[in-house]
Amino acid sequence: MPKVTAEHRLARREQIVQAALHCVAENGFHKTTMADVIRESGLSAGAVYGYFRSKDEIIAAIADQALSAVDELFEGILSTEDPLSPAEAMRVVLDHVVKTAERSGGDVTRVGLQAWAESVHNPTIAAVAREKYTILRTHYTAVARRAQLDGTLPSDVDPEHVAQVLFGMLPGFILQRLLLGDVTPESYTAGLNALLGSAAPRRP
Amino acid sequence: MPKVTAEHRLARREQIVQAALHCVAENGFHKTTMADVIRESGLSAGAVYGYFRSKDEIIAAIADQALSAVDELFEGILSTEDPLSPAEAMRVVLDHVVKTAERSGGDVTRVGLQAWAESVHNPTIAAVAREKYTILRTHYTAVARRAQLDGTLPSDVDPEHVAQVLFGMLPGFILQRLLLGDVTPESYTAGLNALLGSAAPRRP
Amino acid sequence: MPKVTAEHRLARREQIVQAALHCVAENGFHKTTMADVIRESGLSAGAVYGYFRSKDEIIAAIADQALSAVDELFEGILSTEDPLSPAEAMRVVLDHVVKTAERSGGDVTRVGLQAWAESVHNPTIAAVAREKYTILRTHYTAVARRAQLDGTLPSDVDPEHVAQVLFGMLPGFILQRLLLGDVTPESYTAGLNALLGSAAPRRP
Amino acid sequence: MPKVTAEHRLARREQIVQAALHCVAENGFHKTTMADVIRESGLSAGAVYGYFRSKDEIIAAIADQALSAVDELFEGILSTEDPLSPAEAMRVVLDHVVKTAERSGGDVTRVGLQAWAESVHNPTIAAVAREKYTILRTHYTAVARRAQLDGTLPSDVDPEHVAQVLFGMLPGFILQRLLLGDVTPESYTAGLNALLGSAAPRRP
DNA sequence: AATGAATGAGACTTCATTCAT
DNA sequence: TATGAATGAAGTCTCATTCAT
Repeated sequence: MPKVTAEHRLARREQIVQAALHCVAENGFHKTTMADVIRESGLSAGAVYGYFRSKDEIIAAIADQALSAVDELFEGILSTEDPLSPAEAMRVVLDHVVKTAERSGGDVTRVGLQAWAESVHNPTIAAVAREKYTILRTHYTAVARRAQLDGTLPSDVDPEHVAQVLFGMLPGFILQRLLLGDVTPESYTAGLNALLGSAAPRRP
Repeated sequence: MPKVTAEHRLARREQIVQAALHCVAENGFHKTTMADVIRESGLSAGAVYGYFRSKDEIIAAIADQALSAVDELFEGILSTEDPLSPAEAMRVVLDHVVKTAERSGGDVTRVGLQAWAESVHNPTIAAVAREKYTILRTHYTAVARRAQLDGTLPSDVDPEHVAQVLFGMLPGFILQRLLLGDVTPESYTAGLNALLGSAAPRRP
Repeated sequence: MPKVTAEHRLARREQIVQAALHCVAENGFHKTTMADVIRESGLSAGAVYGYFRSKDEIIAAIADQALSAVDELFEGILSTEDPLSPAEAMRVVLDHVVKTAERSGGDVTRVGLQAWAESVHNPTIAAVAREKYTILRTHYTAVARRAQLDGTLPSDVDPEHVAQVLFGMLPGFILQRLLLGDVTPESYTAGLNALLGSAAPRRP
Repeated sequence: MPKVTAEHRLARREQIVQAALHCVAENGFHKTTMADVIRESGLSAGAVYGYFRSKDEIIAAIADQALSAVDELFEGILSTEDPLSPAEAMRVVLDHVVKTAERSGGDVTRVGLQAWAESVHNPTIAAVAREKYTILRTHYTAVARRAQLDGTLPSDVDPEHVAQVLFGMLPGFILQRLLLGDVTPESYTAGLNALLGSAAPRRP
């Protein structure tokens, strides 16, 4: 019975998180009421509170999920033998972002956006965001380091700074996609490639 | 009392907007109560509602202000004779962002972040955001076009796509600054310059 | 100056009462705000409060006016040499009610209706209503007495009781006119006449 | 818990309506606050709003109840074999009105009076009032028709017009009872009988 | 464990009235 | 006297959370 119960508990939690994710993607953290989540999850109020102590705990759970969504991918990318160039990495990530966003059950990038806003005054979410994004940016640092080894990136620059810029392109992509709706992985990669190839020839 | 009133009304509205901005920068749109804004503004409830019809109207006003903050600058930049390069534009803008953010009375970038999140489910703010950011991005399109004329950017790329990427670096900067706190205009510009100078020599 | 001022004061009070009457006929006592009255009167808040101490005082003034509207007429009717029969009195009064109600500036019967409702829990208006309606009903007592002298009404009945019924037809007429809109002085008088002529011949 | 719930819900609604009726009979619709109803009902704010969506909905419910109070009776009267004469009908109805008004829990005639006033500017209540009073007046039309068949009422008169007058006596009775306090079913019936028997013998 | 009715603090907003100019 | 901006008490309603069944 313990194992069944443990699985059961996880399944229920997941059910609630999915319901909440759906609601929050639609209406944000604050316009989403517990009544919404309860209705959407198909459970009762008491049941939901049996799995999460509070609304904040549910919010933290979905924020975690939304903020982790991109990171999963990098485990795969980095584990490949062939190191990716900045442009390749960007392309792969953006494709993944779009694919993930379009999954049924609610656009996680919308939820991520809520999490960014929330992290400004919610220490719990801020901590999660810092943790996830530090890890994520570290992947870009690795990308930068490899490019320096390749010689495609000057070696006298701090790879952390390059990572800041590369990682920093993601929020811009996500925001423009949600707000203006006219960016695509293709358009963005094209723009990036133009910039990467924009400089005068490297000094020998 | 006509003359007094016109100025007075504007001053009062500004007073309320400043109070609200301060509160929202601190606590976000939803944790900011009208009671907070009323207290912070030093006015009475009735007075505040004499200038704004609802909390939503106040939120729209500060969202507008926060979303416009960067754009003001560009009027100045673009009016100069000397067109700026992408890197120069980025440097100037980031300096401005930081300076604006550090102004007393509340970090507008925090408010901007709230506005991004809100625009997902608030049509009024979404409209403002779209308007402001379309204009802002257009400035970057101009920067890209000039770089193409200079020959520092390939001429066979859509300058809109370049603008997507350049403009798209701002949210990333703002988000990292608020969340991780370790990006500066210097570090970001260094990373960007490294990327700009990273490609193989242009094909002749 | 005193006389001019006195006239002026009265004119202003009348201006305010008319404005209030108009608003109340439209929206009732409670949905009518002082702001409505102030706007409709064309005066300023301060000015209005210079002529009436409170909203209740204005309400009392228009209630008085509305409750007196029918009574004015009776002075005329009763002062005639020729006493009216119940049916004649009813016809004259109903015509007057309709004519008064249709005067521009707000249907006084609507205001009267508000006054009835208000008098249930507003002692001031209750007192006014009692006073006005006692006088009004007394006129019907006179009508009944004359009919008894005529022999058109049994002499062994208390004329007060007849007056209750005759006077009591007015609220019913007013209410049906406002609510159902299908009663007219003609239809009502026809129905009344049928009832008056309905009985078997008087026992000798 | 289905069965319990269905009954329970109705009982709770009734509990709230009774509380509201009591308050409104005392203070009218507008001086009655939700806090009053909540206190009087013995429930919490949330509970009350679980059964009614708004104060207006509660008002509509008690207006409905008050406006229906007289009508219930007629079902009984009309279903009797023996058709009632106008005078008999009036006597029965007035007795019922007084008995209903004196029931503990708030005088419904006071609430009816509020409903009349409210219907002038509240379409929902106006619709209910029109519906209920149209039905109620139709009963009087039936009374008039029977009297015409009896020969106690001229057959050349529109029974609708007679119904207008007969039905129209009720508001007058109710209003005088509340306002002046000196009418009784006895006095009113006496006055009515005097009028009914007042005419000269019918022309042959 | 599950249910969902009940709780009640607190949010937003209105509006009669005042008072400095 | 006149103005109308300002006041702030009070009203309606929501919603995260609990607990008897």
